Amino acid sequence: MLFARLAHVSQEIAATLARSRKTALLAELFRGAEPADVPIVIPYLAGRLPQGRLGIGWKVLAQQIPPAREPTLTVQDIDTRLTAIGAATGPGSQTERKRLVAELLAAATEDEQRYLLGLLTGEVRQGALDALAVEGLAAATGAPPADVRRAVMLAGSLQTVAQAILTDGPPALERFRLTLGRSVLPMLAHSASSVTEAVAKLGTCAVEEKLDGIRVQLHRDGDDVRLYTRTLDDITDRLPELTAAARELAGERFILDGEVIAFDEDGRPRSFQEISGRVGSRVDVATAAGQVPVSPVFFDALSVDGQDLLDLPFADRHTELARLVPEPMRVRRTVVNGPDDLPEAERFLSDTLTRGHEGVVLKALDAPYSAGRRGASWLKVKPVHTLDLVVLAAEWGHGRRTGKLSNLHLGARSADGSFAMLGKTFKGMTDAMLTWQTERLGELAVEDHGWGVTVRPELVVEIAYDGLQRSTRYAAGVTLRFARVVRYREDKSPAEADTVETLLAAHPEVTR
DNA sequence: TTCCGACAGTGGGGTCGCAAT
DNA sequence: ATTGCGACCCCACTATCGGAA
Repeated sequence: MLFARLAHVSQEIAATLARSRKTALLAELFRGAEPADVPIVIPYLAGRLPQGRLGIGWKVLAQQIPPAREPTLTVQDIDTRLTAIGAATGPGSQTERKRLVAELLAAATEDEQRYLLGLLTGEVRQGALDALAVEGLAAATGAPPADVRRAVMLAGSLQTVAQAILTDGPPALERFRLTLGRSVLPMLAHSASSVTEAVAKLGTCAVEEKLDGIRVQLHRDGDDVRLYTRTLDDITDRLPELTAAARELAGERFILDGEVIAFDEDGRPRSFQEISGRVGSRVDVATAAGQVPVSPVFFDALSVDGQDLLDLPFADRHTELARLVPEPMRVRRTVVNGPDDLPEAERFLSDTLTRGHEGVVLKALDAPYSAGRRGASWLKVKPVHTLDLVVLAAEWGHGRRTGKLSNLHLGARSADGSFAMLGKTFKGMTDAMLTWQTERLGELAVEDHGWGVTVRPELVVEIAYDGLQRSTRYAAGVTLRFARVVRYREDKSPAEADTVETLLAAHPEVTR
């Protein structure tokens, strides 16, 4: 198949609003794909590369290459070349990758170049990714979408399922079962603004600690232990403590879901930054493990002794978990019986925060494990802090925000009357706010930099954030975690904005 | 008819490892 | 030895479509 055909369909999908029509376009293409093209075409149309990331970013792609006149590249050509690019490592590899990318772009037409750049940066912006590719696959083969979706979650891979179903038809879906050693997409949680709101939605539910670490899925099959992250990267070798812990447990064959965290000498949980650094260390694991030993804390069991627990109610899965995993290695929890039990839920949240953790997750006791989905049956609640900060600059947006000032640079007052930048945010704005702030900041602009404008520090904005973290990027030495706009405060002057001093005082643990 | 679940898009900061300087 | 880039951790929020209620 010619790559140009994919580029064309992708453009058509991008130009279509109705999801049903996008699905139909995908299905039509899938039906016509040669078997050999399938493992390439499916990920491309889901906006990804079959090779995963190739070590190519904006820097390599910044080069302007004159496009080819006529489309000649097949999807196989593209795949072969990209594989070669990904294989380049060692000294000189960056130059080599850049050369190979230039060569590839030169062979592509303008439309093909645009699509290729989208694939390489992971920003195809066609309004259809994995979920619609699944719908399209179902439509192309006549299989029920829910069955295809489930197979993808269990396989942890869209193209594996696509290949099977396009070759052998819908019965092939039965081959995808929960298997020890094969990672499953983890279940995710929605946010709720309070414990009250969450309990009102869930009724009787478990309230569990939310730990600020790295999500892990642990598989043990006899002596073989495997460990996966949220995106199913295999990190077994980086955390030997987890393999040891898995072998201590009473069972031989199981899949557990949990979080990896670390504690300091006083038994307080270490910061996310420290845990992240530990889990990211893969060269000298022994030294890293000596400095920041980690502990697993499990909260769910997906499989025990060869029995698939995914469809069991959470209450039953937890019973299995408790049989297998001793209490210190399980997440702390309490169970509340609906709104009458709110005080217990609030007490548990308050206790959890006192012990230095992030918040709580409330889980419906009757819900199955919805692999890969952000189910409504898990609701996380974290305390939110707010500040009044001053806009120092704003960057031009991309995609649907093109032409709008989008990403705000945020400053707090310093003792000397100047403003110290604490970070940026593009979150929380409605379209109306984007329009308004583009105009207002335009009036306040003192200099246009191309990337955006710096402004007179006069506009006050209320910012919500989850906490402070250490920073080497910003002069104050700290930055806001997950900053987002709540509302503009035109009633406030910059002199009334919060100060760096009060901010640091509010989070003493960060600079201690 | 209205409501709400699921998706895609729009980017944030930190950390590590590696290649280039 | 230092710097810059890319991958991958953590993530919040809004707009939109289309099925559920």
